[in-house]
Amino acid sequence: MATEIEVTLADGRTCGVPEGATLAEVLHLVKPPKYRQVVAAKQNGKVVDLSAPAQPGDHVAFLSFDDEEGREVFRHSSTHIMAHAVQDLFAGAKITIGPPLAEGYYYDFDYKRPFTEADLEAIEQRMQEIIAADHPFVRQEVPRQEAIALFQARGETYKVEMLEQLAEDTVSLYREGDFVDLCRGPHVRSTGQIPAVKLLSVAGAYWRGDERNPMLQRIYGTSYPSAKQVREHLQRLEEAKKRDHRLLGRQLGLFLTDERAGAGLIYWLPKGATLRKVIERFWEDEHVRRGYQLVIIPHIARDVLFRTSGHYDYYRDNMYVLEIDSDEYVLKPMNCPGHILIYQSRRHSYRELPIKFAELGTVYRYERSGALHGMLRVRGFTQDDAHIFCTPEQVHEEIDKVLQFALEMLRTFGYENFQIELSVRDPEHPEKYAGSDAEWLMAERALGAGLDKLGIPAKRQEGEAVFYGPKIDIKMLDALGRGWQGPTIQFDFNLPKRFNITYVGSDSQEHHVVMIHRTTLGSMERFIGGLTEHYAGAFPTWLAPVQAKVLTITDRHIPAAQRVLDALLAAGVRAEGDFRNEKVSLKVREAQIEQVPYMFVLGDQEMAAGSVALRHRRAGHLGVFAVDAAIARLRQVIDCRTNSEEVTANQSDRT
RNA sequence: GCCGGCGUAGCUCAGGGGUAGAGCAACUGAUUCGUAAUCAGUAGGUCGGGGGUUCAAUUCCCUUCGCCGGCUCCA
Repeated sequence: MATEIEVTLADGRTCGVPEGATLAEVLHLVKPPKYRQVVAAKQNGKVVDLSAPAQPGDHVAFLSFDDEEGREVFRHSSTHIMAHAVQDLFAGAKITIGPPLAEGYYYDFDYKRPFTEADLEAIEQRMQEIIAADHPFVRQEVPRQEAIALFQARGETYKVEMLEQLAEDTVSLYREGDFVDLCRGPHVRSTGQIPAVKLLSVAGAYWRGDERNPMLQRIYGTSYPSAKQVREHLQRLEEAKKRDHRLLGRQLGLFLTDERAGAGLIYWLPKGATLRKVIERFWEDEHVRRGYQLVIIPHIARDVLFRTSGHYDYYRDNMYVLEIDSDEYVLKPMNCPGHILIYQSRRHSYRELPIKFAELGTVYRYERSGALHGMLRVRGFTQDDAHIFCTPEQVHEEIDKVLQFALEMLRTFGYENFQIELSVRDPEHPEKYAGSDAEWLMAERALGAGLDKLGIPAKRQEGEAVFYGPKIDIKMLDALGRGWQGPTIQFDFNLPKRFNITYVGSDSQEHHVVMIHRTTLGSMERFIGGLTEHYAGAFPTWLAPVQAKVLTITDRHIPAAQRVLDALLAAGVRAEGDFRNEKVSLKVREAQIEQVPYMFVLGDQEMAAGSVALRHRRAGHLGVFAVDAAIARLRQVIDCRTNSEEVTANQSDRT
């Protein structure tokens, strides 16, 4: 009998196993629930193969698809199976890299021709065969030189390139069947552990993401422990497609683009413009309330302005340059230089600071044609921009206010979950940055302290700051859990010096201001595009382009319905009448499809009683109300800017 | 910009070397109806633009514009 060693399991139990036993053997000894689905293990905090040997005193946790780390292993193994299938079917296809993603995986191949949809089906078929063969994944550690020789012999030039750049002397290979890949691992036990795979799309991708490198073929796929979960995944994709703002934008009449106008330029249709105006008015009111001053600047400026700012040198490729009277002008790609001119229209005392200029400022930036995407990535867009000019002493308070303001704005629009990133400078290379050590220290501290007060965890990203100052980016997570770039708060140590933006301090001396750029929504285009998807087109009542529709049962109800419509309009409700000679069911259906929150239905009974039958797009029939009561109820729902679909009349104002 | 796909009626889509079809929408008429589609009829397209091959191009080729999926980048 071999000596026993003891390992501790995730639930705190200890377990004696024979010396030299693998974690797979430990697993079989312990047989936790669903042990067949265990794909890997966490050994003293490190994710490893189940074939790894147990060591005395180990802390062992078993991982399955339900654990994030287990899922990564699962998807990573899936990508090997895909690469295996591709090489079986397409001789000469070279393997490169194939990582797991949040919802699936991809693998990049170099092949003489692009893969087609039909190829994907064949590859998927072949994957099923590899899965059915249930090849074990075998880890092998070899000297780097030996691995180079192996991949050279197989013609895998990308793998050789990767190996030549690795520092390690020993590297790990994973084999399953006759497929071998350079890989850190770990992997599932055998190909049979991945029962359900689905390939989704092919796309070009540069080797190492660099456009000077060869274009590879990237195949995207996903995989799950069951076919049912794959089906659900595909259903989620369908669901997301229905929410696509480009689709909803057309269906709901929000915006259009037209090739006669040019790519990436948004035309706001009446309904979209209404939605945008409601948001803009709210935005302006909230800014004025908080001491911002609204300003307006022209859309073009002489090149000098953008040469002074430095944009002309650093940002030239993204700027539209015009010639007017043999002078060069640029279409503004940023609002800041304009706001600086306004600040500099007179001298400012420290007593006046902070000065905060806000503007829904439209900017134009050249974006490569392939980057354009609906309203989310365009060439002309309106930033909800503001610039804060303040003293170093005021920085903390201003940052706190801005952060709080930004989150209040987002919560108003129904975003409750955020990812916050704090980008600070790379401490190794202080020379890359504008601004002094003291300035950076002050700014990074203010941003960090502001975040701490909010109690929302932020991801600190060393070296991710732009050269002119540290910043906070807030990503909001929508109803489907997708992230949208929202507010950004950026310090700028560059422009105050370039423009010599100063204030007169209590010492009568001129000092450079501290300048903070910030947006709360990002841009109107991107924000409303994202918002459309977030609400799936069913905007809350305060935002809905049409808040109520008055529906008649027959023509004889038109005069009464017209009076109700007039009353709604007089109460400031965005209402429309549908007095056509059609069945109510048709009118209801169309109003539902248009996502109109409230329907006021009038028939004989209502006409006689001076009432309306109230219907809500989700809650359905709400009952019969006196006209005034129904309007008052609607008014209250609008005024409280609620995100919930139907509220009781006494719900209090949340803002 | 690059790789791949796509562009046919307002929308969704079918078709295909011999100059085009469906559903919905629109329009006209009938119907006057109680909460997600009443019935019938009519009209609608230089098949994204330009060039080429061909007796003949919407179909094949080239080019250009736009859109989609990615790479890259960002509000």
